[in-house]
Amino acid sequence: MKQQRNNLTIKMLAKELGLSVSTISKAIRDSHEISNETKQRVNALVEELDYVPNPYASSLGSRNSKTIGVVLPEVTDSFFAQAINGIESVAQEKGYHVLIYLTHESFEREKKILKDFESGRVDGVLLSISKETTESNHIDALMNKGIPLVFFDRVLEEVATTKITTNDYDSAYMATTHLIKNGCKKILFLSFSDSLSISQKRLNGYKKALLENQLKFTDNNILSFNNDAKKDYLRLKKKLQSPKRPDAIVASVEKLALPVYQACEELQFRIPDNVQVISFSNVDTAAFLNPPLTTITQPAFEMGKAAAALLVKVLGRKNFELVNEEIIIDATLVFRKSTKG
Amino acid sequence: MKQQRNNLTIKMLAKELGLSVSTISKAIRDSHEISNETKQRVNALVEELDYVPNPYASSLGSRNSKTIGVVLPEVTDSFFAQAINGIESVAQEKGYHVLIYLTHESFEREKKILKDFESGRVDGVLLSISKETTESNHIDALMNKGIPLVFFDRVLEEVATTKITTNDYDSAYMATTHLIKNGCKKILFLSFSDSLSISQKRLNGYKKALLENQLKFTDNNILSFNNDAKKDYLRLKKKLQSPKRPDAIVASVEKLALPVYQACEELQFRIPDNVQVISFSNVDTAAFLNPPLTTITQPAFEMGKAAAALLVKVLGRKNFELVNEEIIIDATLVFRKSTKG
DNA sequence: TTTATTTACGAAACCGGTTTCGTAGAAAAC
DNA sequence: GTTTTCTACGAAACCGGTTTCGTAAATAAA
Repeated sequence: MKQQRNNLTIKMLAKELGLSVSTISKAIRDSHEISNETKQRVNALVEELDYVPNPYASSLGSRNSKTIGVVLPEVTDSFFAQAINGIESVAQEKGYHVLIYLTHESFEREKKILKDFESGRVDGVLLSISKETTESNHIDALMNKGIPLVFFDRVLEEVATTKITTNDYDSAYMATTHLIKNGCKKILFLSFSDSLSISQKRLNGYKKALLENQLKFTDNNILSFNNDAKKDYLRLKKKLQSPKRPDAIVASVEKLALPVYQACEELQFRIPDNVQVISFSNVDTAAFLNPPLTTITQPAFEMGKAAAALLVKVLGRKNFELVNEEIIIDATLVFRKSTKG
Repeated sequence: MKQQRNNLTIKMLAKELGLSVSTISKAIRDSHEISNETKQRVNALVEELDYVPNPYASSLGSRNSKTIGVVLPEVTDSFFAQAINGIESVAQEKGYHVLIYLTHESFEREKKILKDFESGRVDGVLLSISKETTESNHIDALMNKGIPLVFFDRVLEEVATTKITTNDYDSAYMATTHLIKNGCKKILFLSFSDSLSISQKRLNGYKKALLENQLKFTDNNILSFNNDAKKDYLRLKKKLQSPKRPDAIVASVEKLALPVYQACEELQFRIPDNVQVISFSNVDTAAFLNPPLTTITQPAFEMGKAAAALLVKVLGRKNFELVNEEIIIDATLVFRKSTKG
């Protein structure tokens, strides 16, 4: 049953109806050059024979694939999962197909994937860069081939294209301010990357809040989860046990909240009494954690949707260029029991 | 910069090297008909000119696309997200591309997607059916076109192909037995589908445990989350308030655990004192919920990986058929504080 | 030495559509 | 009534590879 040839082709339809191949092709795509009568005849046969055009032949001839490539660091993260959901919703609606690629935070993989895209496999791409990514040659090369690319969430600012982001700076600022108002003076910032703009912005928002409140910022205020997860965890634990231990923690990304809860449990620390905790997070269990986690929740679905909608729009128009701008969709700060107040 | 033509083609490489198009094509694919010397010359030029073959031309000519289609109900579910991860890991390793489609539990969408696959867009497919799916014509039609398909998790038993599943029956049985041993006598089963085999198996495992312990099963023991989420939630709440309210709950799918926690919170019920709770779930926050949730955790990554590996293997061999069998990878029962004992 | 293989490559058909261009006949404009 | 413009369609080139098949030269077998 495998490797069946003789699939129905446009040629066979043509013979069947006594029309030419080009007429069938145009009729199927509802070209204005074809009379309604003929279109109906063609469609009737298509329906009857259950004909599905070969997408690769179409793509080859028309030089577009109705496919978008989605490149992201990982998928087991609520933010990205929800973003995919948003992307898929517009893809499905607009008749696009979505190819998914995971970089697992590897710059090399990201390069390979984008390199492959230069082949014309996708009409456009949606990218959230890996945390190792600091330069844009691979992206520029792709865009120079005429393939539109829009960033979402994790962007590279120097690339001249549209970027869909959240108000990272402001939301981190607000979150930190909230902690300070709650009386916190030694707030630890958990970073997951030193280079990612998203990370820097969140850090800067955090710093601004400190500054505005006469709290000083030193290297001691920041803990980077860059390397081995276990080692990072131990460093966190040590930090929590040190004399100058923090009275609050801002986790700059979803996956850093869990180690905090874990460490507090092991150390018998109570949240929020001993440490208040706030995290960027899209997990839907946040409200039922022990204690419920105060989160900065990004509009993941909307961001994915916006990015995809924009890309599809560009792909639709003939000469519609992606402007170099940042579209910011605000995150929501949800106060729960892991912080006081 | 858009719509650039004049991409590097194999023809140009041929001219450059004074070789024929077919020689280049073969050299690139490392054909045995080409001498090492020539291969090196070709590869050198490919490298130098940064040539990437057009995948659609290749697919058209070779009738295979190195692409697998992954069809699943949703992505914002830890199980599916992890499964994608597993799938992607083998795809990346074996040089396959993965097209993702979400059915959102709609049979119609599932049919449309599989119908599209009949075009030859994908070499093979990985499917986890929607909860509305009860018949297999669309799947049979696809497989009759010679496109291999393997199920994972949510399968349709009557389709003769390989199915990767977990030990749904046994794990539900064990979980329920655990509750009974803890003294529970009125255990409520939260179902999310009446038709899905996965759901039925879990239900049957649950029933078996009841039977073995002289507990009777009536319609009252089961609550279906089939319709409107809010209405279902209210029914759950009502159930918890009724005179014969349950002393334990088995949630047959990840997303049903949250409503339970929510309801208990609103009703001021304490878990596990008033109700013990156990749920099929892959969420990584389970250990930090309030209280920590006892889970039946499926090997999602491994299942995705196994399904993809099998599919890719079939696609590699010339005449390797998918046998009609069920490959079961056991779930893990993780006891936490939401159940006693 | 002659014949049979093997090796390495090219020509051309092919994959299944799309696109360009040409044109007969009908309709519209002059 | 003649010229111009549409309308509706077909022929053929094309998209960029792959595959089949044929063959000259090199090598092995007889």
